[in-house]
Amino acid sequence: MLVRTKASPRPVDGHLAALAGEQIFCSEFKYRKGTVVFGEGEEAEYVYQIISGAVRTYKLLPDGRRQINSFHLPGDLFGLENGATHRFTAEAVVETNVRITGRRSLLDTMAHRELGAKELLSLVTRNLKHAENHMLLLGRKTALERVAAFLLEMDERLDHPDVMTLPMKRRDIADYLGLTLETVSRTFSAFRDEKLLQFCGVSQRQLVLLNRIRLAQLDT
Amino acid sequence: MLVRTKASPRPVDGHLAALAGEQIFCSEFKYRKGTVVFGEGEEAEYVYQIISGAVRTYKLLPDGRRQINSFHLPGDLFGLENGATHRFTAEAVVETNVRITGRRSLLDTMAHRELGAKELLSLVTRNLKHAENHMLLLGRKTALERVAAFLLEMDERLDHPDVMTLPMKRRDIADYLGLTLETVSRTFSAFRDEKLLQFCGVSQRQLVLLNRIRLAQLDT
DNA sequence: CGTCGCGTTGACAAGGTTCAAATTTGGTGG
DNA sequence: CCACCAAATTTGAACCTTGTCAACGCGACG
Repeated sequence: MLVRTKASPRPVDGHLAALAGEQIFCSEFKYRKGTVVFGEGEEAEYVYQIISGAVRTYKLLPDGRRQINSFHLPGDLFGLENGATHRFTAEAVVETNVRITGRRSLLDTMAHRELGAKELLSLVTRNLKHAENHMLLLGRKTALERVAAFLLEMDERLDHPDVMTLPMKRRDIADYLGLTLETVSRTFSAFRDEKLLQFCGVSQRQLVLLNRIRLAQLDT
Repeated sequence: MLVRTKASPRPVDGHLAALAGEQIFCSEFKYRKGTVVFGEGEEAEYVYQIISGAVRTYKLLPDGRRQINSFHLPGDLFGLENGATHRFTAEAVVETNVRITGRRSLLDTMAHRELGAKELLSLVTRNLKHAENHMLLLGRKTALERVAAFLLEMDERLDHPDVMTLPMKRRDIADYLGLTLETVSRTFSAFRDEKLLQFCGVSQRQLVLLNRIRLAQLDT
């Protein structure tokens, strides 16, 4: 499960520059829907924080199979690497605004502040925690459980909105959950038929969770 | 894919105490086969480095389904948490000797040395990298590809021995790869029939890789 | 010698994928 | 604003990989 980021009191959730005591230069940038922020293997020069929109980070197999590691929503940081290159690709799911700062300037600034080092570590650890939970999902959960978990994760990260607007399409969800888009669609339909959720408006990307408790039970 | 640790020149691979400049007190401890090093949810007081043996770290679902995040072999560090508690359970796969140091003493010492912070970060990042690769395996690879990847991972981490001795049983491998033990066993047999490997001695835990190249192709 | 843990193998079931087609949605240009 | 087309989503049916259940083999050990 991912950690909520909106309106969180923890320091690491704040403005990127705040991490290093407002000493870093941050520029802003806009990515159009579907464009690549950085590619796997590219040099890791910058660190990113999402202002608005959504980003998917993923790995590809040679034959095109794709595994999405995570979706990044407003407030989330991503792209920080320890080595020189990115280990995965990042793409904008929808039009996305990000704050950018040089990796070097961030790390250098960190090195002079004990507090910063701790926060930086906690940042990476958060990604690790998500990865561990996701391995459990991918390795051991059924399609039903995966989709229920996904809905609850998004619900939490979007702060339990009345109407949840998913930025990503079925294919993205499938590649995140280790399923096919057909299975995801069918499971959504099954949940709708069981009155666990309902679609809102004309788009299938807007939905209302009608029974979070039951969904949580389904997740196991 | 995990990073080899034996005889590596990188500073982070060395003795645990070296990380903080030999200033920490390290004690040693032995765990018998199958015993718990620490449990999920327990307070994270210590950091561990394996001297000999092997440790599995895993998460459980309420109904008993298990996902092994990783196997730790000699030289590997594990158990470092950012929060106060462990996010998973660690158990000795075989009789295992570990070096132990207090988490606090490690982190405190780190805080005074810029170098240490960087190495610590790289340590966590290494786990993250493994997790990312494992998500790709769990989410998108076939049973054949998973087992091939497992064999190659173990081969590399054990430094390409002529005869590979697996410390873990089939059930552990299955829970690591998101398969059942029967599927693992069948795939091993299939590889043996195709002369990609052969079993050694009476135990099925000792084997020889006969065609690493072909295995790498199977992994995709 | 019997039991127990571990591994292998077979037969069958099932969850999920694949392939195909229908339906809906969103964007674009007239 | 509406028509039209491409993309996204849903739905159906057949198929297949993997899981499930069960039997068996083998060595270790009391």
